[in-house]
Amino acid sequence: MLFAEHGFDAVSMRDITALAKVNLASVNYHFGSKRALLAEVVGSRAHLLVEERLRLLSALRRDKNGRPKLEDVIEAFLRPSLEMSRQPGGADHMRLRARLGVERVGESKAQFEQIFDASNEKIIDALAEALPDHPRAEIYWGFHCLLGIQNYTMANSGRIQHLSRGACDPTDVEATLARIVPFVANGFRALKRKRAAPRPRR
Amino acid sequence: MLFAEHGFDAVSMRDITALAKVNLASVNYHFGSKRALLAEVVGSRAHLLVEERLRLLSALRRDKNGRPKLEDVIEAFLRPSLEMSRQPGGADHMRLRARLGVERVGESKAQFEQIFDASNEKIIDALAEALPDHPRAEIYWGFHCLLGIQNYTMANSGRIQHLSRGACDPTDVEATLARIVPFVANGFRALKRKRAAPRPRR
DNA sequence: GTCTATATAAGGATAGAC
DNA sequence: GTCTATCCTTATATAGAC
Repeated sequence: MLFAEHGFDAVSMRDITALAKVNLASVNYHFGSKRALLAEVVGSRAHLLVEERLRLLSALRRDKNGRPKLEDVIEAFLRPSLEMSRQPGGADHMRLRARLGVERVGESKAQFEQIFDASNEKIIDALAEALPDHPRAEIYWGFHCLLGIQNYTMANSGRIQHLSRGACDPTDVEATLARIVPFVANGFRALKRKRAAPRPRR
Repeated sequence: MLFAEHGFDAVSMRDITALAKVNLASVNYHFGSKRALLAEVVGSRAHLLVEERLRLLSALRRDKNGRPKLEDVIEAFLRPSLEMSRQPGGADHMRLRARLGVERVGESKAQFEQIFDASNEKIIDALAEALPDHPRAEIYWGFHCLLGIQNYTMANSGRIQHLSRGACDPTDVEATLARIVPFVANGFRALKRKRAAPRPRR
């Protein structure tokens, strides 16, 4: 479909169809409802993303112990997300996904779980391989941080461009990877052993 | 106001007023519009958050060179956010803010800039003090990552609870700080010098 | 299959009684 | 100041002609 270019939620079907120059009724004819359209357009792209991640994962270089390099695993996770934002319509798709990822309502949640769970578990396994001395729980904590950074970057709120007066631009894929990958890798390494909880301050 | 307990956007004023047991018309009488209500309820709490951050910032311990410890700065930024989620209605407020932070529309953006810009710049200055050898731009990149982790934690998407089968719970404030603070601190330390951009893979 | 016209519902805001 | 009743707009979805 031509108008699969779009990815909006807070936007009406009238906006979508006007921009895509298709008739309002044809959407319901083909998809049945707005939510179904959303699921279709989000899902189709998300599947491509997952495939690319799995491809990069399976191509990971291994050291003599058969372990992947931590940085490579993180890049395999992040690069497909960030590169998708460069494709036509991709930036909107990413922003939409970042927003839907926050929703508590189960509608798109179930869809995301179905699409992403399997590959996310593979990523987590690869992270655990790269960090053989880390407790599994700490891998999850690190992955939580990685998800947060990924989502915020995809959302492109413009906040850091504003604060840095343009010195820092998260829409530049290579510049972003060059910072986030080492940041996250080093962050993971800090989780090797549980730290004592910081003392509450009064 | 009693119904300042809530923090919703995708929710109607009828829902809000029904839950708060106040009359629908009284909201417009007191606030003028739904957006004004949103701005008021979000803003009042956000100001408290900023005040608490500034309080912690000004109380930072300093080493003999007058530099704060990196971990302390990060905690001064994060702790007020996370602790607010334990107050009544605070979790909803946090989730709402996480959502609004993603919106591109300038309406709440301008408000957030007005509320948060000054204290964020102070945090960034403190980070730069704690990391005297880092280029300023790299401090911004690290702050971007910190913002992302904070937002995602506040949003409480439930994703990591699901993936970890409950082993990891970001609503536990102390457990979360015990992971995020060292993760972010070590992440910042990885940004000391610019890395070469990772080679694109095909 | 694609269009116009419309049914139906929901939400924000307000008028006006009390 | 607070309530009820209502206006007006907008949105999804569909019926039915072509």
